Amino acid sequence: MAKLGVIHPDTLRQRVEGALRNAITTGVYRPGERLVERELCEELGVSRASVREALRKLEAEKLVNIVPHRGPVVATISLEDARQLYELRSLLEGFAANGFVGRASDEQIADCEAAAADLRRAAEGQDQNGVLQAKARLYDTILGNCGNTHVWEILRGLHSRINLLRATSLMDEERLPKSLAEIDSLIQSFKDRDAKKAEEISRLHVRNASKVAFGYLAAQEAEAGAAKA
Amino acid sequence: MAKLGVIHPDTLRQRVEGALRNAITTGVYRPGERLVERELCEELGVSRASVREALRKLEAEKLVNIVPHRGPVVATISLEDARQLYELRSLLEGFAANGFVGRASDEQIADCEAAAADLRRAAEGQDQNGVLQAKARLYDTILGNCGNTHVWEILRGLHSRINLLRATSLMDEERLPKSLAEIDSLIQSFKDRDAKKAEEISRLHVRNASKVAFGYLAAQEAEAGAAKA
DNA sequence: TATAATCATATTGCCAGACAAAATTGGTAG
DNA sequence: CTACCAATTTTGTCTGGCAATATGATTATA
Repeated sequence: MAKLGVIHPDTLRQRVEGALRNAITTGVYRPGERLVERELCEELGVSRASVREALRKLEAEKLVNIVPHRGPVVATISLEDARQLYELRSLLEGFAANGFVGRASDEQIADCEAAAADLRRAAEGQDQNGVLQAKARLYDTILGNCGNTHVWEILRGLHSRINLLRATSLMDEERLPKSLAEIDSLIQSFKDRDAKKAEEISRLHVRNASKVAFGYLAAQEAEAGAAKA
Repeated sequence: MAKLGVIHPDTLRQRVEGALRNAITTGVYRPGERLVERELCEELGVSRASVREALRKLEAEKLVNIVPHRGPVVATISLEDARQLYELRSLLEGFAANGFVGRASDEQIADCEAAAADLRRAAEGQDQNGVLQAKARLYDTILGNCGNTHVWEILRGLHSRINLLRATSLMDEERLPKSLAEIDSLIQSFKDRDAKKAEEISRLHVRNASKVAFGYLAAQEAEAGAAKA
């Protein structure tokens, strides 16, 4: 099963799009920040046309808001938005897990188990990068075999928007032990071929993550409030 | 509750985007059809830049596929895609109905009831347009008050893609009686404040619609096969 | 002083035209 | 009928420009 991911985006606008998306999701451009077309052009060494086309894509993904005659701004996420996004994510990840259990091969489940093991190892070894990689592998395996391609794409969008909150990376570390336990029981439900349980655990997993995230967000806001006062 | 919908999209590209989206969803441009930039420019009387920006948006919505160096093509939907889209729609509409029951005011529920009554009246009077309008009102009321704005948007996208199948309009008429009954019981579940049941009915409703749609699609395909032979 | 009107500047929205690179088409030779 | 090649079409990208709008500063006014 050779999985050829996205190779070279061969058009310039695709690379621009990728560069901007990357800059936004990694926090180079911060939520609320204004993106001036000219500056982006210089920064990237491309024409306005290319930048503008790329921006339309990001607008559609809701990573940037474009107000007519005022230009693009990196999207901001309100607490209510965050709540809703996590809610949806929970629903869809549960759905995906359920679908996965219903049609995964034993090998695919073994794959998940291996990824989970890698994850634990990386976590114990403080290998931040390894953690991310293992997580991605697990995630890909589940979503790629849940029987519904479109869920994947929607979830990708949800993730990138949730990431705008920037509460997740900090969060991850603290939550890791609990997170690992949850993943173990998820894998167990896979092995038991218990779809309903897999769904439940997935949903719970997301909900727990969201709780921690909201904790950070609240703290963040309190801080901001204190700074102002 | 003044609901100011989208007024006049005040930028040209937004109007172009709307015009193209409209042309695609109403079947002026058919799935698989190639869209040549020049022709679109002439047709719409705008520059290539505007057309291209609009196309990026539609690409993101997956109403058109853009293959590098080959240009935009109206998206086609495979049977498998259709299955998955309906599956998702079922999940999300169920979720929305559940959310609605959980937080709707009595008035909003009464609104639904009124819309359903209008729907029945229009159906009995063969008022095709009235049917669509009442349906839209019902739909808007539920989704607009389900507690999750993002579901709305995702469903909008799913609908427009499913509409590419063009099996729905034909379908609607035949299925109307059954559909009406389903909607009645949905409303009843609202009045009973039975969220779980509302969710179930919604999901079932979509699943039933999908079955009929697939019937048409199969027939369509058989026809195409016969024509080829 | 606070507010309102006015003007200068920055930025977006949109266009025309141009050209290289890639794809499509049509024809020709094998 | 296939394979290759030339002619044409179409996309990808850039440059430069101009009008309309928003932003910010300045001045006038209450």
